[in-house]
Amino acid sequence: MKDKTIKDVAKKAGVSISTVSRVLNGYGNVNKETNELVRKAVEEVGYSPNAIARSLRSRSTKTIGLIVNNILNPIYSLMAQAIEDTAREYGYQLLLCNSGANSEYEKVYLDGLYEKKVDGIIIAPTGQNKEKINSFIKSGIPVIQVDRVIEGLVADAVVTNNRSAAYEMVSRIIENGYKKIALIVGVQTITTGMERMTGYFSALAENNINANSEYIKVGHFDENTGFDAMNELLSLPNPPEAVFVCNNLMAKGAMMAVRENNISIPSQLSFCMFDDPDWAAMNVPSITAVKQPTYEIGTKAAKLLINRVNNQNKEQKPVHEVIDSKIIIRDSM
Amino acid sequence: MKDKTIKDVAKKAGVSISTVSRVLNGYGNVNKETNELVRKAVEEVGYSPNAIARSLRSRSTKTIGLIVNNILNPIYSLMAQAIEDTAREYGYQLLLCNSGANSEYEKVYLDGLYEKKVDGIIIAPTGQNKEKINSFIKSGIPVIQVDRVIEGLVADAVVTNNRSAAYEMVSRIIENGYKKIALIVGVQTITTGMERMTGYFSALAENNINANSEYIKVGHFDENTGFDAMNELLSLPNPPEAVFVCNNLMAKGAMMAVRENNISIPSQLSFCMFDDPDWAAMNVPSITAVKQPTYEIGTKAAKLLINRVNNQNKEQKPVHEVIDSKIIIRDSM
DNA sequence: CTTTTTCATGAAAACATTTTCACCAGAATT
DNA sequence: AATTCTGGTGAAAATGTTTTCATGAAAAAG
Repeated sequence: MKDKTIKDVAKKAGVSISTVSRVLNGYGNVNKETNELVRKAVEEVGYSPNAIARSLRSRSTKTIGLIVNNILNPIYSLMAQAIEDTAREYGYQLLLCNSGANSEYEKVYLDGLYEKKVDGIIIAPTGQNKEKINSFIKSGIPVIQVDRVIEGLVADAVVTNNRSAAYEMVSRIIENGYKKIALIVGVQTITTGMERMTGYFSALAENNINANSEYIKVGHFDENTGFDAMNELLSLPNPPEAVFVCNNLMAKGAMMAVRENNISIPSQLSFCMFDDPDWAAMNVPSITAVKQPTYEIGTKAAKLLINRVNNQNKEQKPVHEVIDSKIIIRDSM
Repeated sequence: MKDKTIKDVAKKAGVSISTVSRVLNGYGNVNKETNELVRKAVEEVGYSPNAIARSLRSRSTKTIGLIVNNILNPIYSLMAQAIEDTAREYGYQLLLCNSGANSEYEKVYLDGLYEKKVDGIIIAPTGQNKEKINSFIKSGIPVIQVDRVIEGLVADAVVTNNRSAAYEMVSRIIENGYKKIALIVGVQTITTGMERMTGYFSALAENNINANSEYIKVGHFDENTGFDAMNELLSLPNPPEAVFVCNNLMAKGAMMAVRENNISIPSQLSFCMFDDPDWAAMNVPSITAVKQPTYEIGTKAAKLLINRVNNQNKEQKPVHEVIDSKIIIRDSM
């Protein structure tokens, strides 16, 4: 069952392989009748091109690598869908990598993608491998960072307005009359964690509210952190009246803790969150949330990448695109 | 910035490229000192192998294709994660394709994967491309079907016990004293839809309950169908007392409809579902659900595939693995 | 009528590997 | 002492394309 090659087609059509290649790629000049002949031969012989061979010679794989933390996080699965949709539109395929926010895995994946000669990479970077990523870019493989921005990484970025969205959200909480506002947020080494926290502080400062360090919980952007942090907050002698949880995984854990403590929302605690997963709208009460333009971020990132791939405009300075989140007011505030 | 090749390494080490290749692949016999020399040269020259060239010659890409309906459906994202995890473990990478349950897209993806010379394919098949898939298998590309089984597709399969799980679930509903039990289910052309419905009927029959065709809603496995179906059920002159919704997307839509109609669960309506997404446990009341062993299905499928790839045991008849779902009793029943 | 373009094609190089084959030296076996 | 084997190596073939270069014929331009 050996695959038919361009050679078999050439023999069948009685022409050279160069001519077949020309027909297949719409290259150069080729006689109308010869064209017909070749196309018929392709059909008869049941030819399917070998993308590997093509890639080797043409130095283009029509493949892009995507490295995300966790495909289970709806933020990333939606982003993956967006990227896949646009990739397909432009004839690219997607190599999916789940780094688990682990920089060692990330490194392995990066090397793998490099060896596979992907045309470009979209990554939610951990920040630990920036020299490697920079060297990729220098060597001609464009890279787009999504979700967050790493200092010193000379790659395009597509992110949301973390700081101002958080600022806006916390301002709304304050408008509603709350002063004792807690924050549950992720690591401060990545921009999402840092900027969302900065937004929180700005809003407090703007309204002359002193930040209470007991109300600020910093950990990982995951369910456990959210659960533990909320439990700690609720067991404070002077617990907060409102809480802003800075991503959907943390919020899920936090909500569990709220439930276990039989705290009623919003009467006993006002609850807001970053991200807008399915359950936020379905929860009783429905939860006020900062909805990221995740699909748009993915689309934008993919288009940016493909542009870089095609134009080889390596000279151009990296651009940082910011797409605004939207605050969805619901019943939890 | 041209990539370094095996040739550069050979020159640096003062040996032939065959020797370098041997060292890199742990092939054949090579002198201890030469080995050292080559390794040092690899390091010094900053060599990174070109997987494309390697694949062309060795006829193995260490890549597997995954075609799912919708990466947003937590069933598929979890499965993707499982597959990716095991793939990585065995040194394979994952080419992700979102068919959108559209057989035309599926076809395009299949052709794409074939051209890219993936070592194998895992697919939640639409059923419209079975000749093509069969021809892949015949030509030596192993294929594993997940989630569902297509009649006449000679590929291994990994699925859950749809029929008996549904049977069990509906039996429980009946045990709780309900007789007027509705079913919201997807298309009957794929096994998930068919088997879950069959389970429902068996349970009714077993308990001498006549099936009421008004209570049976068949549509697509999506949110809209769930929403519409539930609205129709609730507006019946003689509405059901219980409903079994056959996947998570439909259930989400159905739950929306329940909410809009101000129906109280479980006092006015007993609500059970297939699949166990985040929101099922968080819902108030929490929802009784059939939890599929999704991660295990993915792992199993990946291992099965990799086995096929390595052993080239094309002779072996396809196996159908069934992994049992678990019913999680919660408050909605 | 010559010279230059343009069209149409084929031969062969190039892409970066793996793998087969051949070779030789030295060790082991007869 | 002749032979077989074995460890170590390099040359070259092979993988299936794209692309460059060369060539000849026909058409256009002078």
